[in-house]
Amino acid sequence: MNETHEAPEAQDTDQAATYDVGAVETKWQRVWEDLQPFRADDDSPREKRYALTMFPYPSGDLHMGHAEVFALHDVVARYWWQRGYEVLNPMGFDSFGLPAENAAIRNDEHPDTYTRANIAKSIESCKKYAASFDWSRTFNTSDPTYYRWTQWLFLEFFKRGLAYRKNSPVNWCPVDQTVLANEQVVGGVCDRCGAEVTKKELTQWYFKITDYAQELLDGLDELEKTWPARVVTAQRNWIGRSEGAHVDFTIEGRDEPVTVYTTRPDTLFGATFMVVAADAALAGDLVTDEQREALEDYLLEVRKETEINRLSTDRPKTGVFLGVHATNPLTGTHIPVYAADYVLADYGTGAIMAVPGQDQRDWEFAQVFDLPVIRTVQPPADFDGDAFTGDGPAINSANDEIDLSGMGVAKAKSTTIAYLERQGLGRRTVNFRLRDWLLSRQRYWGAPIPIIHCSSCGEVPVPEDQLPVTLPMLRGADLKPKGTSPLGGAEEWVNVDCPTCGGPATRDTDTMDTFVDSSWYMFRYCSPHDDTQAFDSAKVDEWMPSNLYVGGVEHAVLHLLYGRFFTKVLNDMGLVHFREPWSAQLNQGFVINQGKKMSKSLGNGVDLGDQLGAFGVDAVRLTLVFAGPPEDDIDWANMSPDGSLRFLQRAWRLSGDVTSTPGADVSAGDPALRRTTARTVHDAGGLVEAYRFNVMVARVMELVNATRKAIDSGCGPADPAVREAVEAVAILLSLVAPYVAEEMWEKLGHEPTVARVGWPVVDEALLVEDSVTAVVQIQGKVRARLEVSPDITEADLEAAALGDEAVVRALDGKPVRKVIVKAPKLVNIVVEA
RNA sequence: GCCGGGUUGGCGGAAUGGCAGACGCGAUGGUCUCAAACACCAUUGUCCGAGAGGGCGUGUGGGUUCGAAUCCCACACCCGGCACCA
Repeated sequence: MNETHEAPEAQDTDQAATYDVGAVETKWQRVWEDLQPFRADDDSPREKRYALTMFPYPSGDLHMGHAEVFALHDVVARYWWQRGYEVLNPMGFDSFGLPAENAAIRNDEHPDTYTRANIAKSIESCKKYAASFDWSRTFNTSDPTYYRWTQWLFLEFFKRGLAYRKNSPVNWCPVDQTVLANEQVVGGVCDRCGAEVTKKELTQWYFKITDYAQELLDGLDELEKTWPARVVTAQRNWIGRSEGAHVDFTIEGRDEPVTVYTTRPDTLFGATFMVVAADAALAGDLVTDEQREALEDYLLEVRKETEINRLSTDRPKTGVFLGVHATNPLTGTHIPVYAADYVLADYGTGAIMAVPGQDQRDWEFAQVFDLPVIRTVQPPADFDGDAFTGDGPAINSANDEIDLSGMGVAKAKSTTIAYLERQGLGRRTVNFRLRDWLLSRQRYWGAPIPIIHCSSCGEVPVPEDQLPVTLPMLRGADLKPKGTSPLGGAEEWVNVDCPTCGGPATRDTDTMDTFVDSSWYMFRYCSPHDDTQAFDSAKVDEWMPSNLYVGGVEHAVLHLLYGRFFTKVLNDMGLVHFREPWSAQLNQGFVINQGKKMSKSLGNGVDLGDQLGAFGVDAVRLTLVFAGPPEDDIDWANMSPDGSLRFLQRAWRLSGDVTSTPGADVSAGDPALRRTTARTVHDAGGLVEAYRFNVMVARVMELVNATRKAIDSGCGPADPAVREAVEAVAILLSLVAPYVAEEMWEKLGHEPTVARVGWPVVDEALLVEDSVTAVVQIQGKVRARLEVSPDITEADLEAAALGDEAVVRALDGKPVRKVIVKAPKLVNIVVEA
């Protein structure tokens, strides 16, 4: 039974014949290796398309998640090839990162050993999985030929003032022993290892992504049309634009005013105290000598709090009086200045005007410290809360020069800002939640930061002709995290001559966040082997922006924001000629099992290799594509890969039944089957373009069913319409199930590869039905169906409907009030109720 | 709290103003077989009915419309993002 492909005559009559999945996979993998059907040609005259999928971290072999994303992505890439585009569909590896480093410590080896082994395994699995990647363009970010250019880009950013060092409290992961970017702290814990993140004062490198905050936000308006809503929303929330004002407060005994940021300048009359972030330098500047000790005690308390506790909003308010007073610029009142941890040092100016009447947090603080509350917005009569944050008429808001009384919040805001600007006391301001991107990491397996620190010259860039700064050879225990970078231990590597003055100097010992590596990899694929530049701008112009980016939604505010930022900088540098790298995006869901995320601790993991062994590559791919809309999660427990395999066997069996010869004239073939084929091919294209792959598969299943019926009880296997239908099935299936499609194509008497034969040509005339079913409704309920000509007139259709026996019976003599006719599909008869 | 997405048979899902449940899974009955597997055929939202046929039905309640799963309003629940961000 398993050798059917070697005895075709025997099975042609056997309805239960099956093909040997394993043998077919081995056979075609070899053929494709020879043919290389998916090499992207830079010089092709065809229109170009760039299908990109997020490159994986090589943590081991491929798993179910990769299987899903590659299957979905491949439908589009293969579809584009069939439609005649030149398709760039590259794959590489994001190979710097912690797991390799941890494995190296465990196994007393170099991280590269682990990395290379996993990459080799993954490539082999991708090939078996029949993903249509162009392997001639592959690269790894941990290769010096790649990270040389990562370093070059860092230096370009540095030269433009977009990479800088500052001392600041940073997120510290006590387990991974490294700092983390804001984006990598989720709910107060490290998004990699789950440890509670603490704060640490360190001098670190940052990218000035905040310079691009407004543009990163504005760009989303256009991307919204082609990107998933959840990603656009997540980025908008993350950038967090707010509009308000800076207001200057004079401080007793100090020349410099303190500027606060507020979104509610209309409430300035109600500002009864001021709060400065306890950990901001400003707090230390303002505090009086009498209060200095109290502030320092308070700071110690604050630093003990974990990030998780600090984020909790129901925590009682704490703070300490700084011993100084500020002057409310509108009321002239002297208001006390406090330090508290509910004000953040790195948002706004690190200082706020507190308006307890209109802000719940300020209200709570005022209760604890017994501070006065002045309402400046009249709450509704039935209001029984604390602070009133809603809209309403201004009260208690007038002095000799300005009177807001009765104004709504919006009017009161603009009036106050105008006044402050006239008086030089403040100005309209836009503020962002987005912080600069902290890129230093105190770990080994990353791209070294190409800076040399010289006591007389400062931060000196490594000269371009000395790039790459390669990693010193460290292994095993040398890599153990000890709170400072392992690179610091390689003394010969660290100590160098200053490139500027020649004096003794040291290399920067931190490495870059691996998200730097992945922020520009999409450009590198356009000229992956160019050793003279990061990428060839002319080739990038040919291929980019990428037409589709498929990947996980977990990167909504990390990689996807960083990559957009890099593109904008590269555009400002004149290296690329667009400002968004990814025109369209598709996020696949997760593959889960029994309602839960797969995990080792739950023991509910599904091994991809086991599934491929049991059902074959095609059936697993088909199952993942057919499961539902691509962005939905797939619960593998609800799936039936054996059902998918049954369908593929059924489809394959058709190819053995066809008896007409290749190239037979189809024009005289069975018209009904020809119409079904034409309609299916026509609709399938639109469905793929709308990412509705599951429905596309359903339509192919219907075509297979119709063809089976035609062979067994219709026009018979010799009708050329049957050949036309089965050839269409093979081509459509080549997007999802490449092995069986190839096998069918061969059985139909053609040369490989079906993957590049082109989309089936549809005779437009066949898309016009010769009769349609018109539905007759009475009061919106279906009472009869009529077979009518598609070009029937409305009058004829109405007459036919009203004359129909079933309709007459259902009307039961009731008077007809109105008849709605939508020829040729529908008639709705409205009768007296 | 603010922002976004969702809720359709036993299950995954189709239908985006016009036949609710395409396609598939599962289930039940049958054909083939010594038997099973495979394959094939039939049935499969629910209620009433022998049947023909009919009633009800897309989270809940209202509305718009000749006609609503689809559009509008309110509510409930689920998922995701942001959150002591002033």
